Amino acid sequence: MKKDNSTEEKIKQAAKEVFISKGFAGCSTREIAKVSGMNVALVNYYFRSKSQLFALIFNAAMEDFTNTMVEVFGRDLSLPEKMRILIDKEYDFLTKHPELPAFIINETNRESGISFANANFFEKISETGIFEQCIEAQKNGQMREIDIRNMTLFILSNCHYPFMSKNMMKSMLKIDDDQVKEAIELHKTHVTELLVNYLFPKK
Amino acid sequence: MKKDNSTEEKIKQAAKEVFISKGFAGCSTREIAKVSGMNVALVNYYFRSKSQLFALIFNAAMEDFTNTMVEVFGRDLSLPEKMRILIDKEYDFLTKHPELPAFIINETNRESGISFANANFFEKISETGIFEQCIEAQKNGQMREIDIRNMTLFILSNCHYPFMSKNMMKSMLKIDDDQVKEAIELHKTHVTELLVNYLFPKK
DNA sequence: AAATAATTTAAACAACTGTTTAAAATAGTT
DNA sequence: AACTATTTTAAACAGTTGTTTAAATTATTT
Repeated sequence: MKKDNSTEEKIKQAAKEVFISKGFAGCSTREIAKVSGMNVALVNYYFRSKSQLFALIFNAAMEDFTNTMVEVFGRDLSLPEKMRILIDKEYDFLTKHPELPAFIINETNRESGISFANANFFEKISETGIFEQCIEAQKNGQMREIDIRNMTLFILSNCHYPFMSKNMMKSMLKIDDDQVKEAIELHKTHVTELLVNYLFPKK
Repeated sequence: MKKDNSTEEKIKQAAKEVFISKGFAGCSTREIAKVSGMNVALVNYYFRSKSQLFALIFNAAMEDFTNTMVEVFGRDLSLPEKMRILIDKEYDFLTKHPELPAFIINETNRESGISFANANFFEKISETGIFEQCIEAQKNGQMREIDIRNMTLFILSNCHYPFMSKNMMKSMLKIDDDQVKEAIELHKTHVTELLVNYLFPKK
C-alpha cells in the first residue's frame, strides 16, 4: 500500500527510463523487468500489458512536456517577457530531459497511433488567456500579425530540435559532447533574440 | 543482371518504404519481404542481414537529406539569396518526404549508433565555400556575428521540425490534415523572413 | 490461531524474430 | 545437349516476444 518504494513504482520508473530512451518498439517487457529488478509477470500483474504501461508513461511525459508552456503563458506578464522566460525554461527543462522531444514526436508518429490522453492541451493553453493577449497585442501593433499556431511552431521548433538533433549534429559537424553543450547554450540566446525580434518588432 | 525491376531493387524499394515509416526496431525482415512481394530468404540472399540492408537505406536517405544544402550553398549567389532558395527547396523536398527528418534523427539516436557513412557531410559543406562567404559577410557587417553551427541549427530546426511534428500538432491543436498543410505552407514564408531578417539585419 | 487476500515466482504458451539450410527452379555457358 | 552458375523456394534453427498459468510466498483480517 505504500506508494514510494513499492514494486509498482519501481516498474514504472524502469519503464519510463527504458521507453523514453528506446521507444515502444525498441524494448521488451523483459528488459523493463530486469531494469526494475523485478520479473516479467509482475509487469503485467500491475499494468496488464506493455501497451497500457506505455500509455501511462507516454501521457505523463506529455504532461511534463506541455507544463512549462501552460505555466508561463498563465503568468501576468507582457508577451515579450513571457517569450523570454518560456524559452529559458524550456531550455532548462530540456537540458534535464533531452530525450523527451524525440520520444514524443516518434511515438506520436507510430502507425498504431496513441490514444493521446493529453489532447486537452489545447484547452489548457486556451485557458491561460494567451490567445486574447496576442490578439490584443496585434491590434495595438505591438505584435506581428501571425497565427498562434505558427508562433507555437516557432517556439517548439527552436527549443526542441537542438536537443533532438544532438547526435546528428555531433556526427555531421564532427564535434564532441562539450561542444554540443556549448553550442546549445549559445543557441538559446540566439533563439530568444530571433523570436522576440520577429514577433514583437520595434518601430 | 538487369538493374531496374530486379528482385534486388524491389526489396530495396520495400525496405526504404518500411524502414523510413516504421524504423529499424519497428519492423521485421518478413514485413519487408511481404511488401516487396518476395520471401525472407531473398532479403538475406541479396543483403546478408537486416542491419546491412538498413545501413544501405539509411545512408541513401542521409545523402538525399543533405543534398539540398550542399547544392544551394555551392551556387554563385549572395547569402540572403542562398538562404531564401534553401528554405524554399527544403520545404519542397520535405513536402515530398515528410517522414525523413524524424527517421534520420531517430535512428541517429539509437543506442547501437549507426556507422554513419555520410560523415563526410561536413567536408561537402565546407567545399562549397559557404564558411568563407559567411566570414566575409560578417567582416563587412552584412551578416550577424553568429557561429555557422548555430546558423545551420536555425535552418534545420525551422525546416525539419514542422514536418516531424505534424501528427503532434494535429492532436495538440485539434486540426486536420488540410489545416496542417496550410499552416506549414504559411510557416515557410514566416521562417524565411525570420531567418533572413535575423542573419542579415538591415542598417 | 486459522482463514482470506494480495503479492511474487518459475514455468509454460504460441507466435514471431533474424538467419541458415538444402533442395528446386531458372538462366547462362559450352 | 549436358553442365555450371545463379536465383528462388520451403522449411528449419534457436532465440525472443507478449502474455498467462498455477503454485508458492507474504501480508492482512478474523
